[in-house]
Amino acid sequence: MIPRTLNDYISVDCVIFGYNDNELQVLLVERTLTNESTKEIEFTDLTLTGNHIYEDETIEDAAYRVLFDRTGLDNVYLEQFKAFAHPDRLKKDKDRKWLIHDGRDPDKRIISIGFFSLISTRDIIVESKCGIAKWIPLSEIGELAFDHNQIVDEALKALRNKIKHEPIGFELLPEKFTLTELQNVYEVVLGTELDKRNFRKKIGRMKYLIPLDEKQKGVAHKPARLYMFSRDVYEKTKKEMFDFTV
Amino acid sequence: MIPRTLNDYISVDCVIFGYNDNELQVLLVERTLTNESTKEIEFTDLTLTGNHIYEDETIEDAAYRVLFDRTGLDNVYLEQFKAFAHPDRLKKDKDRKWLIHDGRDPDKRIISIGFFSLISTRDIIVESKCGIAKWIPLSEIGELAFDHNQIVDEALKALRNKIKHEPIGFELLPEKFTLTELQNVYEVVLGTELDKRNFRKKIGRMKYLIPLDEKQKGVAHKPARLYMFSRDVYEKTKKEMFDFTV
DNA sequence: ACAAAAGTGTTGCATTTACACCCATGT
DNA sequence: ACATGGGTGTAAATGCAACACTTTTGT
Repeated sequence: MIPRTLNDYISVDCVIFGYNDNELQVLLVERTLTNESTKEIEFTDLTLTGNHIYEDETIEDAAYRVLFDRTGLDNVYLEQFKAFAHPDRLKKDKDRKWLIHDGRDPDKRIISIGFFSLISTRDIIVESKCGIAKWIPLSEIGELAFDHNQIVDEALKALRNKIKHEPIGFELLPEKFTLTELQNVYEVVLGTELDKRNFRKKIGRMKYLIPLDEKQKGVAHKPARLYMFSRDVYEKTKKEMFDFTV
Repeated sequence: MIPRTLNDYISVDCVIFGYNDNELQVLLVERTLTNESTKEIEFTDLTLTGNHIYEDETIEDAAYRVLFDRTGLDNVYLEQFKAFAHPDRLKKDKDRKWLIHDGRDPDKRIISIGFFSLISTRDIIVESKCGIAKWIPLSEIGELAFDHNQIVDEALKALRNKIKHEPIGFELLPEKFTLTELQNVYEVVLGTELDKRNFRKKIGRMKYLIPLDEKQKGVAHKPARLYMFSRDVYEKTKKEMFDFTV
C-alpha cells in the first residue's frame, strides 16, 4: 500500500450527536498538552473529533474515516453543514502552543469543513486507539479547543433546522424504538414540549414509521410497542412542501 | 495600504441568481484561453464568479468582495451553502491548461466554498472591469469550467430548500413589487404552479408583507398594488415550525 | 370596445390544538 | 395493590385545495 500524504490545510471536524439520559450529547476528545521537559501537564481540554484529509480523499470520505476511527461505526448519518475558515480560528494561545508542540505551523491557515453526525449511543465504544472520547451533554460543554464551540453551535442550528423538515430523528435511536423515545428526541433537539396524543396522530399519518409486532421488554410498566423507520417507504411517499413561515 | 497576499488554496465561488424574463438566471463570466504564440483562441467557456481569498480575510468577506467587484452591489442576500473539495475538481484538460496559462500550479489542491446570492436584476451593471459577465437562464447552461456545473446544481438545491421555509423570494425582486411578480418568483424557483387566490390568501396572513398605497405605472391593464417586505416585522413575528414531511 | 392582468369568496376536507382517563405490566 | 408509563378520542378552530367571474386600466 502506498503511504498516503496528508493535506496540511484542509481538515474536517465532526460534531457527533448522541441521545442519552434524555439529553442531547456530543462526543468530544481530550486534548492534553504536556511540557516536554518538566513533564507537567500544561492544560487539558476538549476538542471535536477531526482530522486533516488525505490528498487523494474527498472531504466526505475523510469525515467518514474520522467517524469510523473514533466510533467503529459505519453507515451512519453524516452531513456537511458549514466551512470554518476564519483567519484567527487557530490563534488562541493554547491552540498555538498545541500546534507547535504537534510539530505544525501555527500560522498556516487551515480551513475546516464541519460535518454533523447522528448516532445511536447504544452502538458506540467510547474507548478507542486515538485518545479518550467522552459524551458531554450540550448544556455542559465548556470552552473547547480552537473554534470548536462555534462549530458545535452551528451544527446544532443545522440539526434543528433539518430535523424540522426531514425524518432524521430516528438516527439518534436504536433501530427499533418506542414512540415516547422518538417524541423525547424531538423535544430534546428542538427544546420544546410536544403533546403526546397529537404527536402520535401526526406519526400515524407517516407511512414510513412502521409499527412492529414486538414490544419493549423488562420494563416495570405496560411495555410499549416498537417501531422502525423505513427509508424506502419515505423516499416513495415524500412530498415537497411549501411553507414560508409566518 | 499594505498589499494583501492571496491565499492560494482557498477560494470562494458565488452563484449569483437573478430573476428576469420570467426565468431564473445565473450570472456567469466568460473565460477565454488564447494561445500565447499563435494568438488563436483555444476555447471560450463560462465560469462562476469567484476568487481566492486574502490571507487576512474571512470567506464571507471574500464572497462579498467578489460580488461587489462583479456587480457593484452591496447589502445583498448571500449565503454559504457548501464546500467543494473533490481532488479532481480542477483536473479536466481545459482547466489544467487554463491554470497553467494563468501561472498557477494545476496540481495544487484548491478548496472552494460555494455561496449563493439573490439579487434584483434591475440593479445590476453587467459590464465590469473584470471580464464580460452574462445572465444565463438555468435551462440554457452548458458545460461550465471546473466543477461549476455541480456547484450550480447544489446552489439551486440549497435555494429551493431555503425558499420553502424562509422569506427570501423578495430578494430577487425590486424593493417594491406586485403579488403576481412574487408568485412568479416562487413558481420559477420551485418549478411548480401556484393558485393565485390561495397564494394571496397565504400572503395575507404574513404580516411582514406590507401593502403600499402605491400602484404600478405604465402598464396596459389594471395596475397592481405594490408591496414591500419588512424584515423587522418578520423577525418579530416569526414562529418556529415543526413538520417533518409526509 | 377590446385586451390584459388585477382582484376577490365559498365550500368541503384535512390538520391542528387542547384536553383526561383507563390499561398492562413488574415489583 | 401500587407505581409507572402506554395508549387512546373528541370538539372547535384553523388551514388548505379547488374553482370563475368582475374590475380597472391603456390602446
